[in-house]
Amino acid sequence: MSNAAPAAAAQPAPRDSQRIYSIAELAREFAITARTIRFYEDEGLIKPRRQGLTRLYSVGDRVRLGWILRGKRLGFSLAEIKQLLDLYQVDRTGIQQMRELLRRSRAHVAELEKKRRDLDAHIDEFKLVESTVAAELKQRGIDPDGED
Amino acid sequence: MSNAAPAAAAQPAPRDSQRIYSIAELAREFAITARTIRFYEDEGLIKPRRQGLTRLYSVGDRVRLGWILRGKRLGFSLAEIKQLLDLYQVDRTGIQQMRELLRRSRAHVAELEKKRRDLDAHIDEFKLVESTVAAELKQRGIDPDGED
DNA sequence: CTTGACGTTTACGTAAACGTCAACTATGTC
DNA sequence: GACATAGTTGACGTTTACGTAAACGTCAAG
Repeated sequence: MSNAAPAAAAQPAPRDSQRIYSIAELAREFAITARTIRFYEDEGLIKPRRQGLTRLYSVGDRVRLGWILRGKRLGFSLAEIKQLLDLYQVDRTGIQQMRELLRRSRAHVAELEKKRRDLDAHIDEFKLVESTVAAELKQRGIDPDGED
Repeated sequence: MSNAAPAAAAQPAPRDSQRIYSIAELAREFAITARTIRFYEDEGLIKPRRQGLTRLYSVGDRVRLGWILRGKRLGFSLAEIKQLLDLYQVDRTGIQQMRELLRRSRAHVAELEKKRRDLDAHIDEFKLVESTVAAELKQRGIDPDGED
């Protein structure tokens, strides 16, 4: 690792909000492939600027991508994630639109909180396994973390 | 439904732990199709008893199925769920086995807790949207939950 | 000026998780 | 005995979320 800091690491953050990312940069950062990012674009999840054909990603695009991936980790489909992203961009001037936004947001929070109950139950179960096994090992006078 | 209670329903829950479920019963209860349940069996996730060809599900099978579906809701693949289920059934007599179980269990809990942080962040964001929109509507003197 | 790294589009391939028949069996009912 | 009901096993179809390969453009370095 005796690398003379390459372009990415050389960046001492001049004006961070103006930064532009290449597709490869984002791919590396988020540990996904460029293909994946292009696919998300095909599906209408991100719309980077273009310089000719080349895609240029803004800080906002980067945040958006992170948001998408987090959604994925939580088990949402790309279609669902798209809907959620669209929620943010919906017209917030009209009263009906705002009420609708509020409704959907509440519904989504309810769904998420159900998911959290599932998750907590899951965690509790495995913690129980953990402590049970650890206790059993200790009772036998064995170091649970022994390397042997 | 004027059926003279068939075998299954004929048991008014004498000893609940002895109950047996048909595939259609479980499908209805969990709002999935029988095909899905059979598919899980093909994948080695459940192994119901058989009476001839017909599958008979025990209470344990039912619990197991619920566990599988919860895993799915949390975004795990069937392959991952299978591994987790196998964790429970692993031989817990050997010391190495117990240490391994402990390791895996801890790793999984760590993963789950990361997921929980993702989830909490997600929830917070949407709650923020919620309160922002609700406040905005109130400021305009509009009932956020108006039916109009 | 060739090489290499990076970018692009187009298009077909694939794994996961089922859905959807078709064709058959078993069992009880009219 | 005909029929309805519930189960079974293939086997092929479908959707999602990308992978992979072909074929090409662009630019800086050697």
